[in-house]
Amino acid sequence: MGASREGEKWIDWREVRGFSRVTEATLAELLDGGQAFRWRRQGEVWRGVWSAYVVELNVIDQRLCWRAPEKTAQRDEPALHHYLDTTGHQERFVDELPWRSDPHLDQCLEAFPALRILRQPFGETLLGFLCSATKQIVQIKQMIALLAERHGTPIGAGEHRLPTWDELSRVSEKALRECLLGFRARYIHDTAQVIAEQKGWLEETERLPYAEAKERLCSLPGVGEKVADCVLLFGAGRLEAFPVDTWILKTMERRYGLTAWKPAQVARFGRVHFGAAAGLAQQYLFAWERRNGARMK
DNA sequence: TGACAGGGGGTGT
DNA sequence: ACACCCCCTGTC
Repeated sequence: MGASREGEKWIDWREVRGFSRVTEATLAELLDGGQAFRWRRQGEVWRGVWSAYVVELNVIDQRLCWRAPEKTAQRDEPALHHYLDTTGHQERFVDELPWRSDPHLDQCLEAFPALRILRQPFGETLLGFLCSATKQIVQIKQMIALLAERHGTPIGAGEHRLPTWDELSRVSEKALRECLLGFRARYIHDTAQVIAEQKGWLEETERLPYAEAKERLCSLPGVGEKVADCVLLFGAGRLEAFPVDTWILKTMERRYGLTAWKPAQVARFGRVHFGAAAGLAQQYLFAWERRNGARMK
């Protein structure tokens, strides 16, 4: 029986069903590859927080295993399966990707078996990607950690949940700035006012068809097309969303010869070439570049 | 070991 | 095209 640093009892490791062929490299990409910002390594083990859940993951004998505090484990298990989207439908989407005619995509799929898109809470995903402008993953994680510690409520195991948008609406822009947000503090502050003023805004937006949801997200201060697509992809399971940032521009130039294409053109290419799960394809492309691209210039 | 410059997964004007 | 902020990283 594992005891955490905080002295709480944790359950023994259990296998996560529906996640076969997981490697350490895939797990690192899944949890720390730019989808989520609240997973950190503690030795061999990954610890993550979303909503009020605290869970640890590890690859043991080539199987993905999880554990949680004894007190909450029963509640945490279905939440974890939802978060990891273990229903198997993403496997079918992967198979429908054009890997048969696209050798580069084929080698990406081979290199990171079982890489998937997470199903994160919508509001938390919005917060994460409002922090992401011109920031790299380590820095975003730092901002998010400070927001949680200073403005979120404790949830046990020494962790805090992220502040809700309602809670954020009552945090001053100055206090946000002190969480290393820089110019993003104003975006988050103003977005929080908009969301707090309109009850149910987030929930309704999440349920809308892709194009309408994206349009509504883009009406928020600090949210453009890229951030909106990230929120819909990583926070609402819209696998067709294809966020175009400087990395994907470089990748598409390097691997697909799209020299000097503009973001809107690359977005259209992505939708046409990769199809209904373009966002899933993109995650594989990124994983590949991180391992093999080093300096992409 | 410490200082310093350069640049960063975007948005709004 | 450029400002917005300021931390991280690499380098000397």
